[in-house]
Amino acid sequence: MKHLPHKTIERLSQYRRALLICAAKGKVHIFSHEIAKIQHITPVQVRRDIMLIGYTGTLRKGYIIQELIDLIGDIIDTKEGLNVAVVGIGNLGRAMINYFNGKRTKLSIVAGFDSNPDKIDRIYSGVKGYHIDQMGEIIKKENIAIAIITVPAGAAPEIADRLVNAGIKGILNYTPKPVQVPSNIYLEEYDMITSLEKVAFFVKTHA
Amino acid sequence: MKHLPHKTIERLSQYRRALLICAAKGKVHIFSHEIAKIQHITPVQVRRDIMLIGYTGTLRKGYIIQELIDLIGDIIDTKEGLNVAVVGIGNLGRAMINYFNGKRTKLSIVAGFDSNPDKIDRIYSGVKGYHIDQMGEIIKKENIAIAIITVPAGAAPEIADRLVNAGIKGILNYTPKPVQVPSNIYLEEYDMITSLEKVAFFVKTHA
DNA sequence: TTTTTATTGTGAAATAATTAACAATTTTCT
DNA sequence: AGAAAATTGTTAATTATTTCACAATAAAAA
Repeated sequence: MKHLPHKTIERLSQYRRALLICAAKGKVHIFSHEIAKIQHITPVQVRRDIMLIGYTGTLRKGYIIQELIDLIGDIIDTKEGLNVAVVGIGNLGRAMINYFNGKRTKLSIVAGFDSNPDKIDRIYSGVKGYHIDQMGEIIKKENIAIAIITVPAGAAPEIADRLVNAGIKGILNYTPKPVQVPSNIYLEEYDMITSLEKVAFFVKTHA
Repeated sequence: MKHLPHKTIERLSQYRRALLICAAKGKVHIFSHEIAKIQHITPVQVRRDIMLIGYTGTLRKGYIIQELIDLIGDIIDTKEGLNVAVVGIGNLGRAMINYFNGKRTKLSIVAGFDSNPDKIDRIYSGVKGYHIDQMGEIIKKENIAIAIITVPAGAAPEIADRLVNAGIKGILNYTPKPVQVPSNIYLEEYDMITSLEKVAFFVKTHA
C-alpha cells in the first residue's frame, strides 16, 4: 500500500469505532452510506478510503463489518501494541486515562506523571502515578513510545524536552502552547481553545 | 473580506494566542518567520493568512503585534461575546472550565450541566453546576449560544437532541460518539482516541 | 427469465490548501 | 551615496483532498 492520506488515517480510526459498535449489536454487513451518515461525510468518501486500504465489499450487501475492523486494525495498530504515558495528572490527564480504561485497544496507558507529590504513588483507573523526575527511567523500563502532555501550558516546552531526551517516539500535546521537537519525533498538537473559537466564528458568521 | 479558509481561522486563533504571550513580554513587532517557528508552519503560510485578513506589515520590521491581535479579534470574536455551557461535569468538563477560567476571551463559560445530583448547585472555578433537566431553561435565560459536550459517549446523542431543542447555535462534541444535528447548527467533533491512534500510526510507520 | 434497483469501485474533474518564486522596498553596512 | 541584506505581499504552481460521474454487477422485482 502506497501512501494513505492523513485524513484517511483519521477516518479509518473513526470508522473502526463505529463498526465496533455495530458489530456489538450483531450487525454483520454495512453500506458505505450508513458509515457516511454516522460520520457526517459522503458515501463516496467512505468508499474511496476503503478502496485505498485495498478492501473490497460485496455488491449490494456492502462491507463485512468484522473483516473491515480487522483490516483497519492491521493498518493502524502494531502487532504488539504500544505503551503510552500521560504527563500531567490533572482533570484532563485523568479524563484521558478514563477514556482508555478497559478499552480493547492496542494502545495502553501504562503510566502517569506529575510534579505534585500528592498525586504520585496513587492508582488512577489502573494507571500508576509517578513523579516527573522518574520519567526517563520509567519510559525506558516500561517501553513507552507515546506521551500525552496534559500539564499546565507554561510547563509544556520543558516537558517536551524531557520526553525527547527520554527517547519518546510520538507526542500528543493538549496544552495551548506549541512545543518544539526534533523532526524524527511525531508531534500532534490539539488546542481546545482554538476549537471553541472556531465554533464561535462559524456561529457568528452563519447567524 | 471574502471567504477565509477553515484552516486559516484555526491558525488565526493560534496566532493570537502566541501574539498575546509576546505582547505580555513587551515585544512590539514580530516577523512572519517568528510566528511560523512557534506554530511549526512556514513563513509564507503566515504571510498568506495575514494577507487574507487584509493586514499589512511594515517592511523589515514585520507586523505590529497589538494591531494584529486586535484585527484577529475583530474577525473571530463577536462584539458582545458569546456564552458557553459545558454539558457533563466530569474530568474533561472541569478541564475545559479550568482552561477558560479568567481568560481575556470573548467566550465565557457560564453554566455546567450534569445528571448527577452531587454535582449540581456547586461552583466549579466560578461556573455553576445545574441539573441537566434545567438545560432548556438556563440556556434561554443565560443566552447560551454554544455547548461543549463532555458526557460519557453513550449519552451524547440524546444530549445533542436536547441542546438543539433548547436553541443552541453551535456544538463542540468531545465524546467519541458522533451526534446528528440539523444543518443550521454548527457542529465540530473532536475525538481524542482518534488523535492518539493517529500518533500511533505515524510512530509505527516512521519507525 | 427479464427488467429494475441499489450498490460498489474508480478515473477524471473540481476544490481546497500549501508552497515556490520573485518583485518591491526598507534598513543596514561600507 | 551606493551596495547588500532582509522582509513583505502576491501571483502562479503544486499538492492534497473531495466530489462527480458512470461502468459493472448482484439482488430483487416483475
